[in-house]
Amino acid sequence: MSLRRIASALNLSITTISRALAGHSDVSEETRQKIVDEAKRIGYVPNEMARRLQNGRANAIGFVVPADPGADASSIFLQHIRGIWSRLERETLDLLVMAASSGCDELSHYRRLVEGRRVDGMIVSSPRQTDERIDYLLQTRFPFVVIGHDRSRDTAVMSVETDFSAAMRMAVQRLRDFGHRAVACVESEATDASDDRFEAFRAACLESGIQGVELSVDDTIAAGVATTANLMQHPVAPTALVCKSAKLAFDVFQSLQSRGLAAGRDLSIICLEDSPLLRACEPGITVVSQSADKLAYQATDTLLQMRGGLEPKRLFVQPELTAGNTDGPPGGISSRPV
Amino acid sequence: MSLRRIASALNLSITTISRALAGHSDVSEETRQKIVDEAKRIGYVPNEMARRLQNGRANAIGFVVPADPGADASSIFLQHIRGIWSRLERETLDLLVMAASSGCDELSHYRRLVEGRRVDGMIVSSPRQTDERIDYLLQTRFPFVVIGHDRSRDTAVMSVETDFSAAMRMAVQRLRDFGHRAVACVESEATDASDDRFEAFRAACLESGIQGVELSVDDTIAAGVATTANLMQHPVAPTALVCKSAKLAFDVFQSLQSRGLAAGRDLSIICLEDSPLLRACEPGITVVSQSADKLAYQATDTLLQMRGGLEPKRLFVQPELTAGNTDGPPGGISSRPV
DNA sequence: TTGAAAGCGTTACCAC
DNA sequence: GTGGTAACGCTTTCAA
Repeated sequence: MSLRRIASALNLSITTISRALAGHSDVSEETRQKIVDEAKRIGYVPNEMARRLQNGRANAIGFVVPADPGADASSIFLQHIRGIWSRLERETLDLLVMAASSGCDELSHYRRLVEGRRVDGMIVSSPRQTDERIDYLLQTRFPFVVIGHDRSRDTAVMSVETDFSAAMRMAVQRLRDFGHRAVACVESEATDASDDRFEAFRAACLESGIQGVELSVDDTIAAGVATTANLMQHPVAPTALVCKSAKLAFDVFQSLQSRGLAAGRDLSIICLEDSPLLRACEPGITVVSQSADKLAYQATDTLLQMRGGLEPKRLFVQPELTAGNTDGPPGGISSRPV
Repeated sequence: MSLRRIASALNLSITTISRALAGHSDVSEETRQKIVDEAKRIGYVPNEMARRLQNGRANAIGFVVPADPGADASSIFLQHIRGIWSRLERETLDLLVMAASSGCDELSHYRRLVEGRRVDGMIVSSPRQTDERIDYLLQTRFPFVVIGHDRSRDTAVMSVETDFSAAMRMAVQRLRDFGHRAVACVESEATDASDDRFEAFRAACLESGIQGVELSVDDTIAAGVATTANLMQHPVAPTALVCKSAKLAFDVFQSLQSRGLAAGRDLSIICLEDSPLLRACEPGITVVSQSADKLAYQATDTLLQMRGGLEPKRLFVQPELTAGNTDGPPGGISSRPV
């Protein structure tokens, strides 16, 4: 209804209007100008649906946020959305978002997007050990990029992830430079049951000449309290703590406060995962990580490049330091009264 | 390419296939069954773009999340997205999400969605006093629903909001029932510069026979510290605090902890805004509010009803109590050592 | 440099 | 009950 309108107003063919507006070279400068003017005058905006039907692309990519409530204290997915969008907006592509609980219906949501050709590609966040979503996408040969890493399929999937070993090295070195000699690293048992969970930590300690203490806590109950208690009675008496997850760092931070201890003074804390949760804290928690939105931006950029055929590979993004006030020269948590 | 495929496989017309699959009554049961079977066999999924072009609807609604970083410690927008989606999924409608900073380009993003007919309606969150987005949508007569309230246009826009007065009453009554006699209410100066900011609080206090203390703090600097200090030296010595925003409640909570005081024991805290931030706290903060996802669900439902022509009005949702551990019998913050 | 026509996959309006 | 035909608004191929 709209190209036609310009066409009849100017006594030109629809074809010419289309080509002029698309910037093709085979339109005389004079008519092109007339067309552009008229289009602007009537406020022409092309009908996306017609365009999409015609060239068989959805001009959109999909993103699924987990719907499990409570799982999002870190609100990392909102940052993902921002990151994806910031790459998408220059291309005039749309971002379709769905929410799905990891249960039964999640896969059917993926099918709907993929098979209904509603999106041209997908961004998948927080992969799980055995991930039916990824299996499905691989099997249908649909373009997608994973944010974060999926151990089980090293080569087959395209992924964008923070260089975790580098982050660990940066954190441990920073603590060493502050004067710490013994550093603990904590992670929740549930998150990641692999064998080499502390591998990067060990390597970093070795490199920095630091004595490393490995802690594993159950995520379901008060993880922060458990960690703090563990540290206070630990024979090695670590003066600093590296947390793998934001929630864990936050919990420990709170647990310290409720004991009248202060992060940064009594115990240095560095977190390897970014989250608005940590920035809301007072004092701010030191983070060594790549921000979630940059990661998502990178993933989206990679997805767009995949149109030109790109071999799947793991893409490592270097972490950055966001200095807070929770790390500094060693204090000593176990020397304090409880 | 696909209806056609079924048609030629069964030696029927495309029309019949379409009607059979759409569930029209004018297809014989026998052929309908054959068609459905064949469709299932080849895994037929209709092409959404063709469908949308045909019936002139986008089958999608739009939502814009603010891109201003840091503004989202509460991650309320993710909950909005979940709420919107939970209403949308049964209808097989899509959710388009954009991120925009409240600056220059925000409006152009709205234009793109509306004028490119990419969405049939919009959900607008956190309206501002003078909101060009709302002006634009009103002026183009585009269907939209606002989550939260916009004072300046009481009648013209459809909005879904928590019944704030009711929430305030619930909070104050609850504190009175715990035995509190003097309660403070705090809000940040920036959020809402209207005259009747404490109106609901005053009414609730009057109703419950409580002495009310009104506090206003500057949001830009350590609001929690300021609030706590203010309370400790206040002549009335309130034993409980009602916070209008989640960030404020969180800040006060932290400020108490860092002084060795405990929310719930030394000072009762009730927050009137829900947020994952509050649930991450240990102990959990008591909230009287409607959850963000329910509000968004309601807004979406209303938006869908607007297709049937619905007069714009303010829709009030009743708040619910999420009991935490930050409120109880009066303790007394000012009687404690600093 | 321009235009006519076909086609993208679907639905709706008729006629049979 | 069923099938042809047009239409949704655009892009592309091929002729002129």
